Amino acid sequence: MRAQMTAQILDTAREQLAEQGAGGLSLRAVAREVGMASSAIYRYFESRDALLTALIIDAYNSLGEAVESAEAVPPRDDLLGRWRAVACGVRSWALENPHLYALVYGSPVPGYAAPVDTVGPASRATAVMAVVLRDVVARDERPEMHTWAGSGAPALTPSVERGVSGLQDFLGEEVPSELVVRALMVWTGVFGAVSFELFGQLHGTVDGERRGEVFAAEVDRWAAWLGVGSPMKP
Amino acid sequence: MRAQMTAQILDTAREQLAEQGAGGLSLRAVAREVGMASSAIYRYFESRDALLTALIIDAYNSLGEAVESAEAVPPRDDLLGRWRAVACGVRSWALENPHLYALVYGSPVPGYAAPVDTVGPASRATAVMAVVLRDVVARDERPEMHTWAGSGAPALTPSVERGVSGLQDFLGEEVPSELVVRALMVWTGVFGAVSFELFGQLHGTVDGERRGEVFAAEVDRWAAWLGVGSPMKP
DNA sequence: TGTACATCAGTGAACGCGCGTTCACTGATGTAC
DNA sequence: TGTACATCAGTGAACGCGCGTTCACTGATGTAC
Repeated sequence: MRAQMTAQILDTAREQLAEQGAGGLSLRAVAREVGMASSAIYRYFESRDALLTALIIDAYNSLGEAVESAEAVPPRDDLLGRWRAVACGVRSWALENPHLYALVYGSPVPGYAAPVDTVGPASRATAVMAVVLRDVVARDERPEMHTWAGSGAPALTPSVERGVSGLQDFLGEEVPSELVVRALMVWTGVFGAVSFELFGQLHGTVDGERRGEVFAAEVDRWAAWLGVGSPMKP
Repeated sequence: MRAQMTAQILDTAREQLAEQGAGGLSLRAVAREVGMASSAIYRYFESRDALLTALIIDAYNSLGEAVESAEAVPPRDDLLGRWRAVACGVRSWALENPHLYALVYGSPVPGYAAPVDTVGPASRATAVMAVVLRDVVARDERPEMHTWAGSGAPALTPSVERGVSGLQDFLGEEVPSELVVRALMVWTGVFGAVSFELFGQLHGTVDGERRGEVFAAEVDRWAAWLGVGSPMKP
């Protein structure tokens, strides 16, 4: 079966990735591991870059799936629970698949430009976050409490609002722009925290044994700041 | 002069890095560019890894210097200005030196373990942030307003407090632990935002032309959340 | 049922390439007497 | 002032290696008649 062979090649390539990083991914090594001639790989993938693209799409889908299924567990009206599931889902997946995480969220592979096929899968995890956020806005019983203007920071200028219009469209127009910016900050914060942990930047700063707990405390603070589970503090 | 030759090798290696990424850094290519035999590099660096280490230390120092001098510009009592200088200093340096940024904050180079010499320079930028934060705490005229307990999130458990004790020591014991955690979140948030921008994760989300403004809006929100420039909102 | 042909997964040799590192060496410079 | 020697930056050939990709090929399988 053709699909099965393709899957085996991808699996082997993933193992390779774990050992060598994205730059060190080698068709010949994969072929060796699979037990074929190196030229046979070309029956399944047009080139090394095509294999890399398949791995990237795979990684995004794997993360997306993990986050989707984690978010599906808590009851629909437990918004805080759902948010925690999303954020911790990202981190757990990253810890389980550090090489895949590095592949898609680490430094870009030099000389490789991601083709268009990757953008769909790339936004899968973000889409889950978006759904939770829309529910936060929709189920907010006291919207009059939320002017979303008083962050203690100057209000957003029209230019900044236009700057995040891509994300605004993605989240839905019912989400106030102040919340759009906060969502952006929180989302980049989650990945920043995971990257720091995975890429060794927390050494000497956060105890290795307690990183899960510290991350959970961060997640709760992001939640409060977004008004997830309780009205947002202006 | 020996030092001058060493500097020229490092400069060339930096250019190489920009074109090929950390994995593609090649002693032979550097030697070719410098106009020497490849073996001559070994008069200056013990091995490829030693050259990489020198580049990493260099990168950290360059970032540290940039942030230090940016932070030195505003008057000492303009805490908001100083914080903005720090955060925007990180971003500006990263945009000017994307390859160096990727080298130190991107995916770890496979098979390379950073030696101890890198940890000092690595914390230079963080130290500037720490000084600003200490001043925020020290110059707070109404400390009674800041219980730092009410984040809208559950209070920190002793275990989490112990988890961040490394950072607590770095910041100073006068900084309340709630603020320590927030500082961690903001600091990882800054690097998360810069990484997303530099590594192409903002595509379709934040308009390329307005990323500076959007980042500045984020910086002001982090400031408010840390209580920089105005008392923290509980 | 049997024959002719097309398909296509997989082979293995070859191409031309670049890599890190070692080693015996050259030749200029500076120092000691 | 002149000679002998040590130092050391830099050379160039060589080692053994792995890489992506191409190409003519083999041989099994399935299909058409």
